[in-house]
Amino acid sequence: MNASRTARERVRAELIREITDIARRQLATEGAAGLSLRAVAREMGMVSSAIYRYFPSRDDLLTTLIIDGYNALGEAVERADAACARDDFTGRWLAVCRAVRAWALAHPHEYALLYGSPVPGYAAPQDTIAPATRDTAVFGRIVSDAHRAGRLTPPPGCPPPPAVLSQDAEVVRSLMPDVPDDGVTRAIVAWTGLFGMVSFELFGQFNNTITHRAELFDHNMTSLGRLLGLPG
Amino acid sequence: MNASRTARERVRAELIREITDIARRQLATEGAAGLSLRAVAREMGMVSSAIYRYFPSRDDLLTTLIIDGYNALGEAVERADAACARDDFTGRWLAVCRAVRAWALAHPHEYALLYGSPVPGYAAPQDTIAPATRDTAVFGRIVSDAHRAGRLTPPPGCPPPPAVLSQDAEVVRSLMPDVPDDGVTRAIVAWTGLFGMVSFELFGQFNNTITHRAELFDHNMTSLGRLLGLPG
DNA sequence: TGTACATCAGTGAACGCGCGTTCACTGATGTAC
DNA sequence: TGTACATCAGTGAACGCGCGTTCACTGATGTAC
Repeated sequence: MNASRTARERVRAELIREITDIARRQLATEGAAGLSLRAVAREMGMVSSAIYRYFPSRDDLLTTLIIDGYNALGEAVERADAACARDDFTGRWLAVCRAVRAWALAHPHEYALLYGSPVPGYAAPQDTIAPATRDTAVFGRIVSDAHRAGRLTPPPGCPPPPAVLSQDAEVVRSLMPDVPDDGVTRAIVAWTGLFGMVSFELFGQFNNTITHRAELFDHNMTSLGRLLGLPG
Repeated sequence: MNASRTARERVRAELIREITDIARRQLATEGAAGLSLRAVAREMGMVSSAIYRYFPSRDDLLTTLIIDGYNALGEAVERADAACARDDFTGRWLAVCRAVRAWALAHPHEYALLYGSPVPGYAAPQDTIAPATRDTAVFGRIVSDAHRAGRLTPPPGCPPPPAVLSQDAEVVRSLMPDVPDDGVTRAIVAWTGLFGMVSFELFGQFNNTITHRAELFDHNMTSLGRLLGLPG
């Protein structure tokens, strides 16, 4: 029967979800290196070998967590962007920045998994590439929209982009169609600047130093927005 | 006798150095989580418990590596800065950027230890704070020197710094005396932007995307230098 | 200068722990006639 | 509708591994008289 077949499949899907939820929670407390199939099984009330019915190996579980993480961050960024007026490019940029920071602060270990040091001995498979660009795609759309609306004006005195860039950065370029080379490079500055700031805050570089982090963050992102060429 | 006493001490110091060297090499291949006293002892040709004559615990060894790392990076940055004409502020900034990137590429795992995700279960003790600011101190001096020479001119349209900053960021501020608030915030943008760029490159965000990394890096650091207010 | 004693480096065995993964198995759930 | 068979989930034991840390010990190196 079809209904009962999906019944079994539904239980299976639910268990997979439960496993990843527990794994995510363990990630949050122990970090990626401390994620263990045995601990997950223990918390599930299962024997450790039972997990292998659902994930062929620890690395596969980790891959799932990474993909889920990219998607969660990407979705948060998409939502933040969608809540802004389409032609408020500066507002959209700031909203995206804040969404990244908020998500990172709420899920520090997941953020570390995506943007921190690589997990030793783990090589990310191809499946992670597409979700990894989900947040960047939103950013690229903002830049592209602003440029097409004629609102992306390079600040005076900007250095010309390196000549080699024209054959480089195809992925980035494809995310922001029509944007000229100098816009692409400034976008990369802004984007890496955003993550530099978030990583500094999350990884402890601001400890004992900066306390008004939200304010400084907003200010710095605004500065980067100006450098990018968005209207003040 | 005094000479023989120092003889024993000299052997001891040499062994400590040998242990940290091996540990550093293991860090380079396994990452921080994979650093193990037993493996170090094995490579030393010692029994594992013998290490405890030199380091009271694994965390202590890790702390030593972190401090050494900060000092090595700091020294590289100091050397790069010292090789420039004192009044070539833009050149000094770029030299510092390149030194950070070069050191990070040469010592990826050590860089990850300093600026990547925190090692789970490890809390950095007070001793790491001073060496951690060594590179930043060089940068602060450049900014301060440029400002005192009247060569730190904010680009037009820069947003005013948040009011709360005046009571914040004491450590950062103390590294760049006399620099006004808006200069301090722009310095933070530039500094976090530098590490954001290096981390993206090192942690794999540029994989399958950007190939001419040195060129793009130089360009982006130049842009950040302009944003900071350094002369073009 | 020689001897008794204290200090220190390194040994080897052990404790207790956790891990990923495999494998033969028991039962339950679904499928086909 | 009922029965024979196939699929699948979960069990329990085991393999082989590595880890940090402790502890009583042997010898060698230094120190004090």
